[in-house]
Parts: sequence; structure tokens; C-alpha cells
Amino acid sequence: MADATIRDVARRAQVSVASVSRVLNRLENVSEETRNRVTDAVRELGYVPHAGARSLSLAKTNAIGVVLPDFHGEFFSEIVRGMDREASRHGYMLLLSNVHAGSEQSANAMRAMRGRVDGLVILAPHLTEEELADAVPARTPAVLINTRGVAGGHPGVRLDNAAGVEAVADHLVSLGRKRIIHIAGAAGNIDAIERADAFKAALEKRGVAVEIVQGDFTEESGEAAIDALLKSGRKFDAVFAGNDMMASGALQALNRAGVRVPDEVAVVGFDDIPLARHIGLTTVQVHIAELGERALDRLLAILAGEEDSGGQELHKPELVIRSTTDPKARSR
Amino acid sequence: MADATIRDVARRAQVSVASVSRVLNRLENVSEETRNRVTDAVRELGYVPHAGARSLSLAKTNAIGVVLPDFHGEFFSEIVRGMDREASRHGYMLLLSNVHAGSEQSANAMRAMRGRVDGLVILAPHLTEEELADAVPARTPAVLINTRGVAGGHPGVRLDNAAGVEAVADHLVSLGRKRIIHIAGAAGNIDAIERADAFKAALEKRGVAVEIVQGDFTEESGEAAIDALLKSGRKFDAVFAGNDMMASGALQALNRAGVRVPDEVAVVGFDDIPLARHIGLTTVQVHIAELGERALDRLLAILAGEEDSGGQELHKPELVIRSTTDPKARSR
DNA sequence: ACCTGGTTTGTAACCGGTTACATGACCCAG
DNA sequence: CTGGGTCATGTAACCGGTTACAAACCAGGT
Repeated sequence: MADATIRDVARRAQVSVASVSRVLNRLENVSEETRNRVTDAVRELGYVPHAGARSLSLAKTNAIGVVLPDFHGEFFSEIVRGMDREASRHGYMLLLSNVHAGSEQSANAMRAMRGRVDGLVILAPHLTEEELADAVPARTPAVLINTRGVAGGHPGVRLDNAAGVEAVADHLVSLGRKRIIHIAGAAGNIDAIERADAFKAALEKRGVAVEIVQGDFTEESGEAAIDALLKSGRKFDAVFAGNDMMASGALQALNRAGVRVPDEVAVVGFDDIPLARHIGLTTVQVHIAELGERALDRLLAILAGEEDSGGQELHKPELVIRSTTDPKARSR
Repeated sequence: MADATIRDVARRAQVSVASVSRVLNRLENVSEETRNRVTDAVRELGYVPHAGARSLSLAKTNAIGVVLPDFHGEFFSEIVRGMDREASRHGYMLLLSNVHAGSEQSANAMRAMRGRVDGLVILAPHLTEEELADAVPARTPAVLINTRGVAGGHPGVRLDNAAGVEAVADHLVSLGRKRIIHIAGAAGNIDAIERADAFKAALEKRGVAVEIVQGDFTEESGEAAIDALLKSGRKFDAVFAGNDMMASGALQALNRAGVRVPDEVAVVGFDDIPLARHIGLTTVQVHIAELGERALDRLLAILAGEEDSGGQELHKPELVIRSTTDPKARSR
């Protein structure tokens, strides 16, 4: 026996489907009598409305599609938490699609959401502007997070990488560090690129040299990068990693090699994931959850029919100084 | 101008909707001619099928509903990652519903998924067996994770809390610890209860006393618990926290008070979140992602029509010894 | 020329809701 | 007693796909 439908309820309550629908949607113009018959029938049959059918006829799903790359660790959970908080506050659900590979797959994932969601939040720092522009279905409202350019004129929320990096440069230079290493994040990732470029520019402006080595945002890559540098005998007195995971890996490599932090080498990360606080890592604090929250908020406003500026909202991060650069901060 | 529908495509290609559907679904019996006309029309109109309508007519959504409480931190991201990995491997999406409050809300969340998903994975350690049984819509396939009892006869995947706790007891006793504190997790949470009860039983069996203090799984509660104990002047030589977050809080409180770990007090957690490795925390390794993966796997098998044992699958965790109990492990 | 069998194609019903519009009941004023 | 207004209710179309079934078509065989 299949699940009951609204017609089953109507039959049982001896009324029309229209009346059942009216009762279920709490419309006013229904007699007491009808209302009772319907609620009884609903209870007796254990009827639960079919959300899919409802969405189809209303052209409204109350779901938001979230497309994001295969993140590791806390960045993922934080941003999803931020979105979820905002979504459930407004009665929306999140439809998640983790995109593992290339642009082809991303485009498919977004298309697959047509008709399932009212709008999209897209986190795709690995796609180029064009790839993005034609992956996003034309008439679907979408908000982008940390993408390059302004693909398709969609509104976006972005992290001000330059400002964060600038603060790092200032801090390291004021500590008197002269030979600085930057471990860059995954190749092709827009955040990785922006951070590396901005860091290089910021240091050049201050007359300090940087060497950039390639990482991929994983802890292992940070560790490997430092191991390689140490082995090569290259001297350096500060390391700025493109994210906290790599900074953590770098720290481990330094500890293992007996290099004193921060006395001999200062270490700075980016993101301020919860782990950073625990290991006393100086880092750039990005309220990740807030980024997600803002993106969702903006999308919901658009769905509610509000006018959107269409612009890119910049979120300025803040430097948090801890013991990997400041010995006095060691206590915690 | 609204999004194109299959009928628009049919009109443009001068064929029937049936033919368009056949082309889109790669059925064999379509002439070369028709196929080309359709693909051209699809391209020209930028047509993307409406997944919602498709699901309705096929009674298949290719989505799995995930209901879980408002988790903090890495447990959440790990379990979702595990599920997502398995889901996307099989062409499914995840519809997330974070349930913040009581049983009423949970029931609503699950009902709201009817017609949007093909099955449910439910993580509800805070609900009683009855609450769960009547929150889950009758004819929706569902797999439970870490719930009490066998609500509604749904298959489940569970963590063998007793086995993990047993190992902790063994370890602490073999280290010669005699005055042991357990910081319990959130009241009413089945995992918290199982761990506390099993730990008490295991220690009694070994003739060692335990004192149980109440926490709520947050880092702050772990910190507060230890602060209170230290202030009260109570003596103890080991702390076993109901999860890693509380253990981390406990560690911080001990460090701040100048208590040496593990010499004076040994500390053990539960879960093995990534952070644990970084702070050298001895803990019970759960492989959270695998739990999610298994639950999803099982659900997909049921959806594929396979016979399910209907039983509760127990996952045995393993003790990982690090420097908060073993000085020799301090290196990492 | 006609029948047969196989293939391609189109029509229309269906999935499970919502809702515009028509209908009928009822009440009150004239 | 009739006409007009209000209100509750029902009928049927619609949302955008899929697909059973029937019709049309095209050979090949006799």
C-alpha cells in the first residue's frame, strides 16, 4: 500500500481535494465541519504532503543549492554551518553538492539542481570566470563566494585577501624578519593566487624579499615544503602559509627539525580555523561561518524580491597574533 | 521570459515531447534526424531539465535526506563528508536539515522531506525511541546512526561505546591511576549516557572509583568542569572526557593551573577529531566519516532493492595512545 | 498490390499537489 | 417572492516531466 495522497484524504473525508488543500494551508474560508473531517482523515491515514509535488505546482522549493569543492576540514563545516543557520531560520533547506573534479562536473552539478532549488550559493575558487559564467543556469538566482571576476553579473561575497595579507606583511616586517617564505595554496585556486600575489607585492613595497613555494592547502604539503627547504639549507626567518592547515604542517616540520618558533622562524597561517587557537598559531581571522551566512542572506533577499546591488561584498579579515610570532603571547 | 520547458523544445524542434524526452534520456529508438533536431533546439534554448518535475513523475529524487542535530565542529563535517562521498559516488545529492531543538521540530523536519528524498539518514542521539519511531514517516526508507533502541525496526549503524570505554578503563588502570574523573557529555544524549554508564561499570569491575561530573560536549564545559574540581581541592590522577572537545577544554584548565600532564593527571578523550592528534590527546578513534559512509551505503542498498538485515551494525572504535597519557609518546 | 513485422513517432494520461473559476446554498433587503 | 451578495465547496486545468499505447511509416516477402 503506497503512501496516501491528497486525493485519498479527500475521499476519506468526503470532501474535494481543494478543501483538503485549503485546510492544510490554513486558509480561512473553510467551515469548522470540513476542517475537522479533513484533520481526522489526515490523522487516520498518516498523510504527509508530498513536498516535491507542492514545489512543482508552486514553482517554489524552499531549498537552496550549495555547490562547493571537496573541502577538507573545518573550512567546509564552518561555511556550511553558517549557511544552514541562516537557511533554517528562514525555513529553507540546503541541498549539498560537493564537486570533486573539473569544470564539467561543476556545470552538471548546477544543472542537476534546476527545479530542486530556488537559488544557488556557489563556492568555486577553482573555476575561471567563463567556466563559472556558463555553468550557472541562466535564470537561477545565484550568489558567489570567493570567485574570480564577476561571472555572469551575479552578486558575490568575497574575502579581502589583500587586506589580510597586508596585515601579515606589516606584522612580519615589524618583527624585523628579512627572509620570508610563502607556501602558496593549490595551483589555480583564486584565493591561493590572490594571497600569493598580494603578499609578494606587499613585501616588495616594504623592500623585503619573498620566496614562494608551491603547496596545495593540505597539511602534508606544508610539512613537505618546509622539509624540502630545510634540507636544501636555505635560510629563512619567517613562513607565511596560504592557510592554517599548511601552517600547521610547517610547524610540525620545524619542531621536528628542532627549529625554535618563533625565535628562529615565525609562522603565520590564514583562516583561523579552531585548531589555530589550540596550537597558538598567528593567523588571519576569517569569520568563515559569517561568509556563508552573508551569502545566504543575500540570496534569500533576492528570492524575496528585494533589489540587490549586484555588487561584490568584501569582507575584511583581521590579524590575530599568537605565539608562533609573538613569544609574549605564548601563554595561550 | 521564463525558463524553457520540454514543450518549448519540442515545438522548436518540430517533434513531440515524447521524442525530446527519449533523446534526453538516451533511449535507443530515435532516428538520427530527430536526435539532431532535438539537441540543436536544446542548445539554442539553453534548456535544462526540471529535476523536480522529473522526480515527481518517476517517484525517484536521487536525493538523500540527512537529519542531524546542531553539531559543533569536526564531528559534523566528518560525518557529512563520509556521506557525501558515498552519495556522490552513486549519483545522489544530500538534503541537509540541521535540527536545532526538540522532538517536535525533528518530526517536522523529517516530514518536510517527504517527496524530496528517496530515503533518510537520521542522527538523533537526543531523541527517545518513541519520539524517533513516530517522527520517521512510515514508508520512507531510513537508516539510523547512534540512536537508542531499534526505533521502528529501522536498520542502524552504531558506535560500540562500551568497547571504546572499556579500552580506556584498561589503559588508565594499567597506568596505575586510582582516582579517576569522567566528564559526561550532554544530558539526555544517548552516546553520553552509554559512555558514562559503561565507564562506571568498567572501572567498578576493576575495583577503581570514578567520579562523574556533568558536561555538555563543548570545550567550555570541559574547562569549567576541571576548574571547579581544582577549586574544590578534590584530588584526581586521570580525566576521561566524553568527547575530545571537552578533553581539550580540560587540558587547558590543567595547563593553566600548572598541573603536569600526564605525570600528575592523565587525560583521555573520545572521537579522535583531527585536533586530537595535534594536541597529543590520547583518545578513542571513531572514524566518523566511515560511520556516515556505512549508513549511506546501507540506505542506498535498500533503495536499490536489496534485502537488508534490518540489524544494528556495531562499529568498534580503537584506543589511540598519545602524550596526554604516555610520556614516551610525547614526540608527536 | 497487399500483408507482415519492426521501427519511429505522437497523443494523452499520470505523478501529487494548487488554485481560478463556476456552482450552489443561504441570508437579507426590497 | 425575487434579486443580489457572501461564503463554502467542487471541478478541472496546470506545474514539467515520463511513458503506455496507438498510429504511422517503411521495408521485404509473396
